[in-house]
Amino acid sequence: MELTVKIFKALSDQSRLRILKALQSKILCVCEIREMLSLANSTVSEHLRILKDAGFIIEEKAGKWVNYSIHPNPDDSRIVAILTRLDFWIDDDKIINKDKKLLKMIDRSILCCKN
Amino acid sequence: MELTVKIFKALSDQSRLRILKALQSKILCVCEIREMLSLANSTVSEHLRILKDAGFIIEEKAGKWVNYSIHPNPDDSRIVAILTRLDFWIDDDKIINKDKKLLKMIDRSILCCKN
DNA sequence: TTTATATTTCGTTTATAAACGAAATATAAA
DNA sequence: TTTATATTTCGTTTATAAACGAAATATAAA
Repeated sequence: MELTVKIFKALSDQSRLRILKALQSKILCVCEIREMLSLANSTVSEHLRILKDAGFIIEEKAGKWVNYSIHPNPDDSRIVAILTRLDFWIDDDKIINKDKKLLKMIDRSILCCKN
Repeated sequence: MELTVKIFKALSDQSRLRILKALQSKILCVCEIREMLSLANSTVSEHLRILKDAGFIIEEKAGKWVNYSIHPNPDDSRIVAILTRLDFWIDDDKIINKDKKLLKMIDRSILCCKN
């Protein structure tokens, strides 16, 4: 029951739904997600932690970046059910479409890194 | 997107999940649900309002009682998906089983009404 | 019409979640 | 080893949700 509540709580925030939909298209680092959501870094980090703790996403260190992506093989069958039909559960509204356009434009190496 | 958040928010509280599971077995009035949850009447009323507003349940006046039940024909396909597979989405843990036992024992005409 | 009971609404308190900036941490590059 | 950048952690403030009791509302019974 606790896990069930945790799963639904993770989904009951607009920013976190936007993150899931964004990760559906591609792997993203924190600064790309921050750019998309226009939130403080620490807030984005917290949202990612909640999605990770619930079992929706995974993180991978990649140099000084941390890449986040949809969990390829979630433990919980309800999470599998949601992630495999993400377009059914979270529809593409104005905000989601705007996010998708933005993500196509931004370049991580320009946005985050000055090398 | 707002509706999506609303649907998941409705599901992200233990008391409300218990109500849904209880209504799966039978129609209940507010005082029966209050007895099950051991919460104040006004709190139960609020939980029921949230579930109703999201589209999960309906209410029907029946004399001085108000009967609540699972929505027989929900507008949103995601709510249909959850309600038709409620045992998949919300598993029967200790609390749920205890609720089920309690609900079999209590009698509305003794519990609520002194006629 | 009056009374009793079930429920909701309202105002308020308490608990939880979202958001932030500053400091800490980790890693790559210099 | 030092410096720069990306990210997380921590402490704190702000916003939202949960919970309550008292009062209001609705209906059946007297």
